[in-house]
Amino acid sequence: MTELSKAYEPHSVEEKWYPVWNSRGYFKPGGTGPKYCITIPPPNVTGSLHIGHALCYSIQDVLIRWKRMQGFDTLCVPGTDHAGIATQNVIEKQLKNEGLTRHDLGREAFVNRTWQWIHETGGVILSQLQRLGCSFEWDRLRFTMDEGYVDAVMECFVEWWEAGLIYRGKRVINWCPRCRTAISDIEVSHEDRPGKLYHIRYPFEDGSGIVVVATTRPETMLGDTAVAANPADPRYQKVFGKVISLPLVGRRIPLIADDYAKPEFGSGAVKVTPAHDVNDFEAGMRHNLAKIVVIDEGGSMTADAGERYAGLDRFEARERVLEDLTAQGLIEKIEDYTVPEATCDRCHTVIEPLLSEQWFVRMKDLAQPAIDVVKQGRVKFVPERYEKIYLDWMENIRDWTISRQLWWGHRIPVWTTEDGEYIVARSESEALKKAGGRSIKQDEDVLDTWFSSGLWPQAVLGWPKQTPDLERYYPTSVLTTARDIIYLWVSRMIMSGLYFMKDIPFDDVYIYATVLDEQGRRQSKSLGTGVDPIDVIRLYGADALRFALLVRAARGQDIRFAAIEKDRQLQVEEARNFANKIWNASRFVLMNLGDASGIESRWVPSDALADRWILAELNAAIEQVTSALDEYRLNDAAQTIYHFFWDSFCDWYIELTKSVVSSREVSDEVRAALCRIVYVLETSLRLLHPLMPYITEEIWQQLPHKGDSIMVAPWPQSASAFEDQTARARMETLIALITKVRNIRSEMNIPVQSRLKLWIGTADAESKDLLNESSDQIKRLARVEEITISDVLPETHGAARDVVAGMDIAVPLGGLIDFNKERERIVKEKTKKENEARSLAGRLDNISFMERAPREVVQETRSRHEELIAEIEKLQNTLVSLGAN
RNA sequence: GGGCGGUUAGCUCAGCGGUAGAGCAUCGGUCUUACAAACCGGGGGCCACUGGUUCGAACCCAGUACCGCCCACCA
Repeated sequence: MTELSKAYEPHSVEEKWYPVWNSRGYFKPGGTGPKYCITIPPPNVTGSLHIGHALCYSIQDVLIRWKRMQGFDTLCVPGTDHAGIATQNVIEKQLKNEGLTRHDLGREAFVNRTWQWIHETGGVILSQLQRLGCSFEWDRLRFTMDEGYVDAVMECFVEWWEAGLIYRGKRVINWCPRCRTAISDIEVSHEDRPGKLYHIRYPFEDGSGIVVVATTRPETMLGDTAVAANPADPRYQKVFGKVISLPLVGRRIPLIADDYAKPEFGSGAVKVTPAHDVNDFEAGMRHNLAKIVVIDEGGSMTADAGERYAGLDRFEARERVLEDLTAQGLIEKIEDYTVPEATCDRCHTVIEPLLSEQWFVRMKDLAQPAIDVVKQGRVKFVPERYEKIYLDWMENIRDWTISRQLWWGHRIPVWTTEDGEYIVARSESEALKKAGGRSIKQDEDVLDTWFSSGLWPQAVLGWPKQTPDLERYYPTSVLTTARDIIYLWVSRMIMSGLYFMKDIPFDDVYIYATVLDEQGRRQSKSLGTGVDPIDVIRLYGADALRFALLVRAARGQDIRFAAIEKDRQLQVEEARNFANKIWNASRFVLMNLGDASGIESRWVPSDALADRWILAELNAAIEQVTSALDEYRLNDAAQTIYHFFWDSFCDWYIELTKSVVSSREVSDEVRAALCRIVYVLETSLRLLHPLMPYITEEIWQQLPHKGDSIMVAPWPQSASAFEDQTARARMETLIALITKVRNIRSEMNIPVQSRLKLWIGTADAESKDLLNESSDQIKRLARVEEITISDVLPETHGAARDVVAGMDIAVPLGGLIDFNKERERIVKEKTKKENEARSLAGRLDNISFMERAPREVVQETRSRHEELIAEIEKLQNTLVSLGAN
């Protein structure tokens, strides 16, 4: 007798198996089949696992485990991202607590300290992934700033520079005054906030009148170098070219004509601040206007803003400007207005558009091939709708600001010579060589994090070196990622992959579900709405967490995963209960195996209905789970196996075979039954393993089988030979019959302990055959002591009667019968059938239906209707005889 | 301003042209020797709204409302 605890205890199991799997090298490539490779989206090295990660990496582990079992040569490369701004923020925060800034340390010490911190605590998220059960190849672990990765980044920069794809430019970019760095367009969030629209009077220098301009940002007027109106605007025809005296500043600025001013907005005149607005910058270029920077990199007013404002924070300056304008009577009016506001994705500080010199990547030529491969279907998005989102963005792509004014990251490999020439090189020594004796100085800035992560698939496989891994595993098979980084990351990998590898980086892009909180908002740590997956694992186990998430992971449909204690438990409890069910069903099988020899996991042929049926059900489950995984319908896979295991296997098959399987004496028949039940259980475990790796391994190890680990056991195969429509139909009848008897017992308040007699009337040979074959099972599952079968049900007195699957049934109750209750039950039953019959009759009376509906549908409707009519008649007769009593 | 999702039982969600489904919750009954984290049975839904297509619509089409995302330089 194998001793197993009554309930599944996940923790000891999880702790036991993960190290075993790892040390036996199961995570390494090795299958003899075709390759299947995933390079996981690298989480931030500073990060810890949140619920979205848990889903993302569970999905990838399911795929890799499944393909591994299918015999593919699988490789899943893990890694982390240096996450420039995020990591620098973490270290700066630490410094702040010590009363220091990074400038107190200096660049080198700051970078060293960051490295040290990463070495000490950077692996947190990796160990959390291991706890989740992820079967990743840890010996190939990569970091976006490790030695080889630096080579990849440098190679990319140099090659793109040499191809003319990288350039230096001065233009208005998005500047975050808190992070004190430039950021790219897609790192900016747009949000509409309630604000004001200020209408300001700008007087002409000659005193001949005023022009009213409207702005949401009055402080920028200090940097105005023109006012523009539409050339077609009749109101301004006579005043174009006149000079305005800029209030508060006194600068003489022209009134220019430019299409950019829309006549229908406000007065039709717009102030032009070329250094602090993208559109104004372009207008400034067209009209050759001065660009006066009045807000600095920290968000404070510069000296050029004038003595009265210099040094003020931009929002304080706004107040003072308004006060001063009001004092001078220059405010025409102030309206409530919805202001579109841009904020930094990282810290939510309001972005300052700022004239600044930065490095850019020219995107058009890189984008075209990346558009083509998606249009041609070589890279497929799942769900498909994301293809359009990707293409729309790619077709309107703008140049990419890649320089960041940070210290943590890949330093830009550009050196400037004393005479001002740019030298771009893969290393300092190469740069010195190229400089030919001139002194050189490296650019202070670092590259956007996404510049390096955009090289991920090829770089982790060894590029720029031509390694065997790169040769073997590029392109990878699938990228599983969140939809909010399609632009930031996915697009860049496709572009760089095509550029450097001349091939796509992955076949499929699976955009997985966003995990929302109970109010439908995205779960995020900063909002405090996150569920900590490690807490969930502690409470319920890794398998339960995985299953709870995966069973909800319809293709890209958002998942509402409540964060509040009570509801959260409900959602994971469902999965935990399932794990427990698996545990106990296995316990039942193992207890009955005992010491019996000659038992193996093997299908011993059998004619018995239950056996034929479960084999057919199992076969269907294999087919459905496999095709669901193939199409990234992980929820369908989870659901299918859940129902097969719980409903078909536990509730019916185990119950139907229990008497044989748990028989004391081990005959050949019992041995064969044990082999079959072990086979079904063991095959189910293999189907379940990718979803719930730990519990399936623990049980698998205790079953008779061949092999070392379920991880490397073969994936179950379906076979048409196991399909059995007859068995499925017969079983359906049997289930309906047993359920009906149980229903009568329950509705008539008959105690479970009391054994019933059951009379069945049917003239149908097929039904009789089924009843004879299954009588023992009916007796046990319906708790009946005696079954009497006849062609016609005799006149019964004091019996509960019903009809099911064409059979009349009666449960004699003797003096126990409550006639009112029985009448009630029959009427309820009859009404249900009458309603259905009425709707079918309506259809059959409809000439159009009869003429136009397909023949099979008409036939089906007719026979179902006839069946119902017969049943209703029988119920009616029962009622009449009841009435007589 | 464009675009994309969603709206089905109290809750979380499947179903996407031929009799409304699951899990949880709820109600009734069970400590029936694998499992009370379980077993057995029941109740509960004008499938957001309005039109249209169809013999037939939760499902297809058009529009409306609400919720949520994404994109966009209108001061």
